[in-house]
Amino acid sequence: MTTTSQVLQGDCAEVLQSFPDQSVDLIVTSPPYADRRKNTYGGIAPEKYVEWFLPRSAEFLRVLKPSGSFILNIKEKAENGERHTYVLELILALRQQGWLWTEEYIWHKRNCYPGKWPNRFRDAWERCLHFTKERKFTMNQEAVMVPMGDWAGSRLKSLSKNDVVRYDSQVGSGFGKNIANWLERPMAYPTNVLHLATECGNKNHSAAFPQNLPEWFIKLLSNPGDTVLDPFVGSGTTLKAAHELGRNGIGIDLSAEYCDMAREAAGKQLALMEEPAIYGQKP
Amino acid sequence: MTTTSQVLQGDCAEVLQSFPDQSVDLIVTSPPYADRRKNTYGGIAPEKYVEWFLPRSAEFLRVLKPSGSFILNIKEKAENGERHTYVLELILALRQQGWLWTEEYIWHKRNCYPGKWPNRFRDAWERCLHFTKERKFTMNQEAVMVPMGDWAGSRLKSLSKNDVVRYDSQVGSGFGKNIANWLERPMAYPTNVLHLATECGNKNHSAAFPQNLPEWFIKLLSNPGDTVLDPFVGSGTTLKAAHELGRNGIGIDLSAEYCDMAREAAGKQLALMEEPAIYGQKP
DNA sequence: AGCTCTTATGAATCATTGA
DNA sequence: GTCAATGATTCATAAGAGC
Repeated sequence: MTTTSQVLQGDCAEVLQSFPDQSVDLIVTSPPYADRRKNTYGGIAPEKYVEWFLPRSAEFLRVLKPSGSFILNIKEKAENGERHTYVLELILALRQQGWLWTEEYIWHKRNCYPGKWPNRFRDAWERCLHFTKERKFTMNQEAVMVPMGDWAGSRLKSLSKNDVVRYDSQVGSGFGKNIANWLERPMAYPTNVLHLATECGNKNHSAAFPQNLPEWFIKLLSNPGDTVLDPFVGSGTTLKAAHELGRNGIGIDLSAEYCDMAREAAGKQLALMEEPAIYGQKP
Repeated sequence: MTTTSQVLQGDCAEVLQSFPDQSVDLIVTSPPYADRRKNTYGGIAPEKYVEWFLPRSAEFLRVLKPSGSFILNIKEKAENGERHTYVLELILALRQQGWLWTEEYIWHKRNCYPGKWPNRFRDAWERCLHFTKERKFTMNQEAVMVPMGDWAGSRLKSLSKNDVVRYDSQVGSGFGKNIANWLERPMAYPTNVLHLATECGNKNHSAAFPQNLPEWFIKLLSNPGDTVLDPFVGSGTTLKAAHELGRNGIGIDLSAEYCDMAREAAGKQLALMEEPAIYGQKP
């Protein structure tokens, strides 16, 4: 099976208008978060975030197939000592728009950004909001079952400090046999809490969820050969994940720089397909 | 220092009216969750949940000291394939009422209830919403620093299967030294994600967050000798935690049975103090 | 004692059945 | 139809039995 990846430059509110209805199987994106300071695409004021988002999500709703899903990775900022409410308001507004708020997954960031404040601890989680058009939708639960390594890891986690010390002194005394037993247990279904480390490589961009995150949702909520859209593609993590999993990818970004990075991330074959080949130009 | 615990039977909306303003340092509670079916106290319809809650939280706001905090443990249900929005609406309504939505902590339930459905994984987290009256409030971050044993455990959890296998084969090759290094690291501040197992003992009640949960917030958000209120005290976990940490406890519950359980949980001295001693009766 | 295995069960959710 | 009750699903713990 051959798959394609495309990166289109522009505002997704406009670019998507050239897409036919029900042409995308899955949308996974991490939109620019609200920010009071900047006046650019990535700096929408919190009070205007819902208003800014809705015309775009209307296009998402139109181009998504009935069996499709929309995964929105987002987290409200704290400002002036308080959490903003624009994400809550966005969820309510999206339901008004016709989306079903199917689930809220928690991405637990194991190695979150360090910091210390008098009234707040480090923020170690983000929302992954799952919206659908219908109550029945594509979901391949077996594709994301937790492999045995993770399970053994969680068993190791439950060891007390004494166990660790004993392990250290009585090397190979039979403890290893136990581990072997654990490794033979069957796979288990995950929960709605995802434990993923943030990427710590020397990337050029600041945002960027770890590739594990879009991978997990792509495996779960689409089939090989399907089309995955990221309307705020940024550095292209979603496209890279889609490509590696045998899905067609479409990325959109306002920034030409990000579009270049996304093309790079998704593979060299993109150089030949910068213009929309499947969906045609705007009329 | 001597501390007292009281359990008062009745609806907290009425019972709290006899409390003076600004007489409580911390409120930690897990209210009855919305339920469409039952018509009892524990079965408020989701559509009426906010309306039901607001008069009660108005009393919470009145009796709480300016430096105090209100911790609300809650999670919306899924019904008909979709998450309810009443918790989101409640957050917005509480802000309208004058509360500051300071933070949202995630309680990650490591051993959540089993189950399998075509469109949903097991629900492994609940919200712990943190509301305050002022931007500056009592917060003892040092009181909840993560001890070394836990930290080492979480490092072990991150080991990959290969690491375990390597450990198993190359016994004592230097891997143990790494563990020793981990064990000598200083204490670390936690994040806003709490990893606690649900209690699994043979308890008589269904509700009940684990005692670790109120303990953590009581240590963080109050001082010894302070007064902690749980207006939906249930089986008394909050009172037990408060008592063991040297805080005065006040519990309220509509159910006489739960009041008895709460008195039992907080200690035998309660038998002498079932009636309000400090705050007096309603006029 | 200590390790291993078994068993019970917990703020769940959905589809189906029946009133 | 609408609403209430029941069965099926299935994992992390603790408690207890057995060796």
